[in-house]
Amino acid sequence: MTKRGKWALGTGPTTKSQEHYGFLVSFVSLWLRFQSSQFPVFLLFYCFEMNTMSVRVRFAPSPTGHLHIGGARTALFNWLFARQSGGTFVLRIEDTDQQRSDEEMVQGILEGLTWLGLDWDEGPFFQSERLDLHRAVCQRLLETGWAYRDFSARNEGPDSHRAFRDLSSIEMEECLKGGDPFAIRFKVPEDQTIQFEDLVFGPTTVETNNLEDFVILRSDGYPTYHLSVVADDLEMGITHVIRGADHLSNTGKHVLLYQALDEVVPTYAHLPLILGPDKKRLSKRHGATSVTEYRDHVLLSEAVRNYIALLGWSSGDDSEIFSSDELIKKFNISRISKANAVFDYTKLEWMNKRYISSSPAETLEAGVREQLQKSGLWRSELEEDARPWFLSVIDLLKTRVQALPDFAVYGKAFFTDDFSYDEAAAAKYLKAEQRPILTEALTELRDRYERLPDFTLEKTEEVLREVANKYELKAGQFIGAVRVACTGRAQAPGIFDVLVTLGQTNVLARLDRLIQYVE
RNA sequence: GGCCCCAUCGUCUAGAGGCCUAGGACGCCGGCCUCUCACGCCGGUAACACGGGUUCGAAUCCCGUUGGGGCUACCA
Repeated sequence: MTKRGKWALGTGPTTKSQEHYGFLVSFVSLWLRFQSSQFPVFLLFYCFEMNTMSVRVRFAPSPTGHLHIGGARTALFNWLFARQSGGTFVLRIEDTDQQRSDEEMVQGILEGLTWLGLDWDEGPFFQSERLDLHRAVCQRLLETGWAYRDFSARNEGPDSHRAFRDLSSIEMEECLKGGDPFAIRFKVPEDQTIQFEDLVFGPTTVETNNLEDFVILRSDGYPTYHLSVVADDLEMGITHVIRGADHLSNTGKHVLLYQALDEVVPTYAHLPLILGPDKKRLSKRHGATSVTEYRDHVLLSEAVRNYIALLGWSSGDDSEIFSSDELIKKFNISRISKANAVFDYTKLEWMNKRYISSSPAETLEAGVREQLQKSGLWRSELEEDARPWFLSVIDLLKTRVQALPDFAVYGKAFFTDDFSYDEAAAAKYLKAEQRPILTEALTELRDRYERLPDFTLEKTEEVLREVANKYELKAGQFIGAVRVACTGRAQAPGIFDVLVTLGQTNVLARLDRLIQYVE
């Protein structure tokens, strides 16, 4: 039994068996705790409430594409809801569309979720392995008269199935003998108003007259989404269905199915859709939108998770940066927006940058290593003897880096001597008319640095400023030249940090190299 | 086409009839800090889609228009 249960949370019904079992367990455990002394009566109600609430949610992606931002957000919200209520998060792969499903995609989805830190408690279950259940549910519907066989060919016109809606059993037998393939349709009742409460969109009604008799089992024997989703959610005891708002219009059908099966309808919460900058539904043509891409390229999973949490949800107190635990604490379905949200990569980048600059070097280490390996800059000693040094370099670079690959670009000179001088930087700090005096100054600096017994922040700065003064060079200008010598670039961390981090020997060598270059 | 949903700065959003001269964040622009670049800090830019009601009073409630989105598949 979970201890995180939140009795105040909600309104969702559960199946009767769960309710009673859970109630019993926590009642008994509390009873033992209090040793039957004075068992407070209100706790009895507490137990009952708590278990009525035993939340079970699921994320049910179809493996017809990568885990994209929208799916990830849906998964996140489900996960958050489960974690904060001490409920269960189930993962179910909806792969009943044989043609469009792909095993590689399944792997991608699993990896994406794992990367984001969204661990599931049960599953992954595959819908394709649950066909017996779906067919059994369909059979129940057929037997109770809620469904019928449609023998019409697909191309016979939009209403051809209606001819089979009220076939007598004798007529039906005839058709069956004919051996024609048939689909099974749900018999939508006429003139009814379906009602359900959506945690985001509020009370919702659907007129059955606006609904077709939808197919629940295709002629190839495979269930459609409507059937399988209801059958599975039912069988898995799902209490809260949290999914994209693209399903809102179809929810009437699902409610109808639950009612026809004489089962309790779960609580729904439909999430506003995530759109591209053109306000169209987010898709591949909007660029990088797959979670795997983010992982492989550049972004920190914490940043991605934090950013997508803000798509359609806000804390209400102006805060935007949350750790995983804070999110779990603060997340609240009632604060989910109804309006669709445009995905803004710029803000994601900002958040990523923020996360990078505020993460401890140890957290960044693996990602940076990967980037260095990609760029051929990795040396194994960086995870052995030189590891403390490696971490200090990360700390130096992390506030000025936009994304992970930048460590290998801005930071190149920390990991190899083989770098060239940036043209613009050279043009700015190694002007031709200054070169003679620069050569002298650099040479003196080099010699004095060589004689420095302790190569520290303070000493290197003191010496550099003295030399700059002596040759009547502006400190900034001189520093610029030294920076080019040491990093090849005009932008780098503070020069004395760079010097000390590089170490005396390296600095001397690099000064020599520049002196030769300007001569 | 039919049905449904949504509508606050360019973007994400706060706002549940007077607290709104509409708040925060990203972006953008300026400034400070400073050896560069970042970080940080300070300041600025910019919105209640439109039109009618209801009300003493509306971003908030109602209606219409417009715009956007979704569904309408033997896709999910």
